[in-house]
Amino acid sequence: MILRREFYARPTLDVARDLIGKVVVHDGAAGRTSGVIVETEAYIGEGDPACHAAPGPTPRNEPLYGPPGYAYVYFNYGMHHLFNAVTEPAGSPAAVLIRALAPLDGLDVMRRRRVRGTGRRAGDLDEAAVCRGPGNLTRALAIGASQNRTDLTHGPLVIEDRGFDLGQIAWSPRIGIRVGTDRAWRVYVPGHPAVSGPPALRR
DNA sequence: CGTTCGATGCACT
DNA sequence: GTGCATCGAACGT
Repeated sequence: MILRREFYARPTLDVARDLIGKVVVHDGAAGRTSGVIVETEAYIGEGDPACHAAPGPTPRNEPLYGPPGYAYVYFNYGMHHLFNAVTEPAGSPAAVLIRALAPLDGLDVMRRRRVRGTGRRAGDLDEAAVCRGPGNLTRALAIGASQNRTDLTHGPLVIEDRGFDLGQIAWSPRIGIRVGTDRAWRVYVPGHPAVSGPPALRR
């Protein structure tokens, strides 16, 4: 069942928590690729120094100010696309960053995309590492700039509820930011092999 | 296990 | 020109 817009039109911390166990599905020319969400982070409002809305509205962050249930995809570090789901009613700039997935459909396709351009071989890549990390999962699912601003409530890129229950969750400070580290707005499945970050933050 | 560092493009000051 | 919501290789412990 595809998540409805009402799912996203809620407090961002609730959405970040409830997205754990949901499934990101991307149907493309190479077929279906998908994975179960095991790690997310919340970015909330102009008062959150780590949120892209912190400087106020700009051309890049405009999707954050729009209606919930849309994708916010941006390019970072000159080589990675990062995938967010916009949350809260229009006018409240906030989103949930998808940080890691447990692979479901299209594992071979995702493996090949992950090693393309590198000297590594697809067979050397552990299944749990295929969608571990926000830059890795967008490469595996072929999520890029053309998915920015797309509607997540109908294909080809959607998030579904398939009834998975991953058990206990844990909260920690967000990873990879230099400001706003005081907020424990990262959610993850403790001990899951597909969760990213240093070992201490995976338990 | 940990830290450091280069790759690489663009939004923003 | 500066600074990234990153990744993986290389190296030290």
